[in-house]
Amino acid sequence: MSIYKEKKVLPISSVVELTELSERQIRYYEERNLISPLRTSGGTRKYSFNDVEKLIDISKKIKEGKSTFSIRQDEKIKTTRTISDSEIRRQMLAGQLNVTFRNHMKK
Amino acid sequence: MSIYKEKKVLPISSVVELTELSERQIRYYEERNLISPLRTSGGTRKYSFNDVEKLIDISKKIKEGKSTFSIRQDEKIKTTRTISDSEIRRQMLAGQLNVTFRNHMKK
DNA sequence: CGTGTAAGGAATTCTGACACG
DNA sequence: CGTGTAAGGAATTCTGACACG
Repeated sequence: MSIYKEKKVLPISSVVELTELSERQIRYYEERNLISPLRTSGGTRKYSFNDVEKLIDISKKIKEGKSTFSIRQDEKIKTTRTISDSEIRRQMLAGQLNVTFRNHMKK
Repeated sequence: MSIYKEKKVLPISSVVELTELSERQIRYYEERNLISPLRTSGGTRKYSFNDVEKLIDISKKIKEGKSTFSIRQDEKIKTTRTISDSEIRRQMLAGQLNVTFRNHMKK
């Protein structure tokens, strides 16, 4: 069933049909790192149904006035939120949270 | 979920990848009425995941030595079997089973 | 920033035919 | 019958750019 959802097999024309977005919009959202279609050896893009769902979601947010940048940020937060406490500790030790901490300390 | 399975959105290249059949084979099975992809205004074929499953099934039967004709017949029987008694009665009244009956009567 | 469009080229797909068996 | 292949053309997709705002 959902083995299909992740398969990168749809040409951009089918995605246009399914999302009601233009090719330009679809390629632009990719440029802004909101989706990542697969490329064939010839350079043709192939999308998954999951990409289609993401695009429909992106489309709604854009209509609500959100920027592609903020949409991208929201994505990152969702991903970040799922990391465990131990992972957070590891990242702190790795110095990746230092900047944030320093800014907080500076009052 | 399974709304995707019926959507005719896959280009033949993706079907080749998913079924491991050649374009020639896929088009030939269509010629033998085993599958019916959709055609875009430009003439390009678009398949569904359901078509892909059918093709994998067809492929297995061919390997078992079955002919495209017999595979087509099996399909028809499956379809016929699912009609209800009332539908059979309706078809009899409509004269669609007359030929079959006449042949039986002729002993 | 987000999207439309014209431009030219490259990749993809299509059909009809010949071949083999 | 089922499948491979070379051939030529048509449809599809791609990139980079200019435009508007």
